Amino acid sequence: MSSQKTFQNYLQDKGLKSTHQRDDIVSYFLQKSKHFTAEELYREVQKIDPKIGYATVHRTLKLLVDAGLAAECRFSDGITRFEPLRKGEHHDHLVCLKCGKIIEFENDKIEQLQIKVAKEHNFKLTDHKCVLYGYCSGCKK
Amino acid sequence: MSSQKTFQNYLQDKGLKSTHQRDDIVSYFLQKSKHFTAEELYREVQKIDPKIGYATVHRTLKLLVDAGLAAECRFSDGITRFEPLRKGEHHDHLVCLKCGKIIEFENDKIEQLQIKVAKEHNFKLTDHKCVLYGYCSGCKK
DNA sequence: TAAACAAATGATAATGAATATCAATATCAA
DNA sequence: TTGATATTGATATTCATTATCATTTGTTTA
Repeated sequence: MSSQKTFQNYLQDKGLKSTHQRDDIVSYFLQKSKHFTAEELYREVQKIDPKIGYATVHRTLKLLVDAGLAAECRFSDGITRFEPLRKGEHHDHLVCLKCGKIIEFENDKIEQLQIKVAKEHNFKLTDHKCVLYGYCSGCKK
Repeated sequence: MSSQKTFQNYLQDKGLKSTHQRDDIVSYFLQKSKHFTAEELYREVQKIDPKIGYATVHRTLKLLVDAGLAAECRFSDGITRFEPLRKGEHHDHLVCLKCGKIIEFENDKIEQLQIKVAKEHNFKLTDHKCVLYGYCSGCKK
């Protein structure tokens, strides 16, 4: 099932309505490959629909998170970023403290150990985040 | 070396001054065993020194982080929390999405894998955070 | 199809944590 | 003790996010 369809189903399940604003925001959102702020997405969506409001972008991003299609990331600069969450995919982040570069990585062993830890503490795991901070190859000198 | 002493050395190295406000805040800070917000620490310190300002608590917490004595944690509620960082100790967190309970855990294997990942990406690692979200034993029913 | 109801929108106000400002005060080396 | 400079506390400011609300829009039902 496409992500568009997943979102439509989500709206219907919740008794929410389908609007062209939401469609526009979601379609821009799904094209994204990197992290972005609500502000950035707002500016992009504005290009094709200048009447769209900032609050609507925020609201729609919350819906996407709730629908399981977006992930919210907070690194140490205090700004919330979003990214599309593709099915079965999970990655974590390396963040450069100097230039702010964000690199994604996947590591199954870490994931499995996390599941094990959750079990040991009798937790039902729903999500996890792993962020490594440091200096990238260009900045570490 | 005691943490108090470490902080004094840090101040001296940076050409900063030792004040009774900083001493009070640091001594309360060091007694803490759990996570706390700047606001919480402010209220506690107020009890023994009602003239102490909110900004000073914030400023001192930043110094403690910079001195390597405190860690800043941001979970998904958007509020910054702090915790004392004892030498050689590192732990990560399990956060209950329902009751907000925060459980600490340590896992050397995860730590080692993180170091390996950083190396693979040619990063000089300075810090890392791993947060698992889910429902605790009491809330998962 | 039209009316009726509920949800969504956009503009803007409000919120709240974190930071900046600044005059007054405290620290500390000489 | 003094002079240079950092610090303080009160408060203003910032900025992302959220709430408010009158109006518009989507959906359901008759």
